[in-house]
Amino acid sequence: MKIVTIKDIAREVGAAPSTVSTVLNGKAREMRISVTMAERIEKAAAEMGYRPNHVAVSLRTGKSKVLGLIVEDISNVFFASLAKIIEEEADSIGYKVLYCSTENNEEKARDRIRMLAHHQVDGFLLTPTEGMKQDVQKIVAQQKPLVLMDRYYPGLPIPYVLVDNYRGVSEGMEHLFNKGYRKIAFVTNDLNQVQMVQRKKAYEDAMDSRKLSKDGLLLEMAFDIKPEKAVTETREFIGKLPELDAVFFATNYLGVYGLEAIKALELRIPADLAVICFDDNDIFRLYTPGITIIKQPMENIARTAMELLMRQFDSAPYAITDLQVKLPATLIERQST
Amino acid sequence: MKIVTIKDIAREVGAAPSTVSTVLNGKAREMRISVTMAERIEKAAAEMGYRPNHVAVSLRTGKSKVLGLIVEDISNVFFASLAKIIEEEADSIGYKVLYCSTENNEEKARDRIRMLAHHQVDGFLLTPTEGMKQDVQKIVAQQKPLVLMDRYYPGLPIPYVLVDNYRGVSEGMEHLFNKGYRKIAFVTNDLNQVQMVQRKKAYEDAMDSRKLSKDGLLLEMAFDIKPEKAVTETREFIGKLPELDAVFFATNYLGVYGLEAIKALELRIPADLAVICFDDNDIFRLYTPGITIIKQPMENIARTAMELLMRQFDSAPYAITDLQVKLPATLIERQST
DNA sequence: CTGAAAGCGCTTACAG
DNA sequence: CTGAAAGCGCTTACAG
Repeated sequence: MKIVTIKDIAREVGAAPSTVSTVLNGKAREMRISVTMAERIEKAAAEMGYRPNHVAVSLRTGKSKVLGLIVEDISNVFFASLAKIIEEEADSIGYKVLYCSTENNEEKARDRIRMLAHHQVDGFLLTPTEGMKQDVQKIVAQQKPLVLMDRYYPGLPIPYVLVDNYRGVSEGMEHLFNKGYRKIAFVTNDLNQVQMVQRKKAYEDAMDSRKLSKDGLLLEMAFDIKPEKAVTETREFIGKLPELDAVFFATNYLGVYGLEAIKALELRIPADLAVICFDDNDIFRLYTPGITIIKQPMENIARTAMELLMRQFDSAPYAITDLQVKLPATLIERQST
Repeated sequence: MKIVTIKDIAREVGAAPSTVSTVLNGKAREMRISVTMAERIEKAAAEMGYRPNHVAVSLRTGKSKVLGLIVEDISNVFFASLAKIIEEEADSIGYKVLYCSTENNEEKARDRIRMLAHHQVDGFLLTPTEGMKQDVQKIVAQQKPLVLMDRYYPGLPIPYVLVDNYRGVSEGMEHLFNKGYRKIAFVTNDLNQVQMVQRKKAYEDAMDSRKLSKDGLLLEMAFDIKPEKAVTETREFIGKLPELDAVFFATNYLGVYGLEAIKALELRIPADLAVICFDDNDIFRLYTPGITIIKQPMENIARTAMELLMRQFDSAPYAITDLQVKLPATLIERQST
């Protein structure tokens, strides 16, 4: 099975490689190649099983038609569903995507971003970490298209798309207040990521604005806590707060573990205890009908990210602020089945 | 920010591009380049911020150092965790990976496999569908390294790694028998994939060997069933079987939905009802202590797949049967906390 | 010990 | 309307 090249076809039909290239790129009309020649070339290419070597095209044109995706952990549903939609969108415009996970490991993150650059990706989609900041800025300075997702560097002129975390939590708190809840606990992790900081701030501001005490209502767990440990900690935490009206979980993950803890305390906790998580998934749907969810619009994030990337591919000028998007979260109140 | 090439470095230090290449590839000793020259080159490369253009290397060497990963749906935890480990393993030997989802869509699958070929991937890792068979065979015929995961084409000389589904279910059934259960139901989907067929066969053989009736004990649901519908169907199914001892779910997904149905029927069903799923995850851990799980060793599958791929990269000869691996599943009996 | 040359497969001005 | 030539950035025999 010899690999067929453009030269082979040229030899076969008695034309120059350049003519073959022109025809195979659909520029026959444009370049006014004779219809007979064009047809002979098309036919030969099909018969000989010609497959373009994309690497050669990349080297010559400087466009690899490959995007680089860097997330914290591709096996996490949040990022996996991002990856899914990004691949679909990329595919629809002829791009493929290389992915990497960083595990929140700064060194790894820097290495990955560089490897992707070596592979000449045409654009970057990433959930940044603090340690990537330098490299990200360098990429932007080089005019390489790039979009941050889920997180961002406040103040820097870098394109991003994320959910409006502050507003999402604010609306969630308002929702709980409207249901008459006042003693509301907040469970978060100890990661200092912007989005986590903003969620916490929104909770604090909401409580403050109603002049409600937050004393002892905040639980911060290690970001890499084991499920069993998370359940125990949450259980102890809730157990100490007998008058609790609601618990607001700042992440989906904590919510899942938190629910188990709440279940374990079922007898002690008022039936109208409410839980809000910053995500949605089958677990909530199936095991906690009635729960209130602040949902990140994943599809929307992914599609918007691709859109912002494409915008940078265009030569049309744009204002950086047009490339910084905060999407609203969706508040869903699940009904019991 | 001009892109620095090997030529620029050569000009800078007054050497030939070939010398620079040799040094930067760590072959200075081998080619007996003078230490002074080597050092000057290394220094200049670092100072000028030289980054190898991988596309050029690929074209020249014929090795892209990129693998192609095709799964049914990257957003599914099963495949996402495969993807995670594969990326880690690939990274450790200097490879990147391009991924695609097929959605079980044959046309899409064929398109993806071809696109990856155009991108000159050095090897393929994929969860095959029936419609990819032709393309897969062509790739193997071209001596391109390839490994099938999770599924395979029985009888064809193609490398694969998957869990021994028949044996896994057999052991699970044996486990249930040992607990004294006799009336055991089996819930599966209507997809005709090899692995599903084998799981069902193992269930049937187990029941037959004990001369137990399977009448009305088999539930086959549409593979793309909506969660709500799955719960309803499972509930009705179990509701009609009052003497039931256990339910064996053939997939993790069905298990999750099935558990909800079982919960809804809790009062009617004997306390020692057992459930076996062909997977493990946090949901089970948290919501169904005591459940018995037949776990697919994901890590092992992914690592083995990479190993089999590497084996093909080597020039050492191998027997095709060495590249066809069935891994044992792990039987886990979860304890209540 | 080091450099000049060819070539990977393609595309794109350029010349006729 | 079509072909010859240059070149993308690199590596690898080959020659000295």
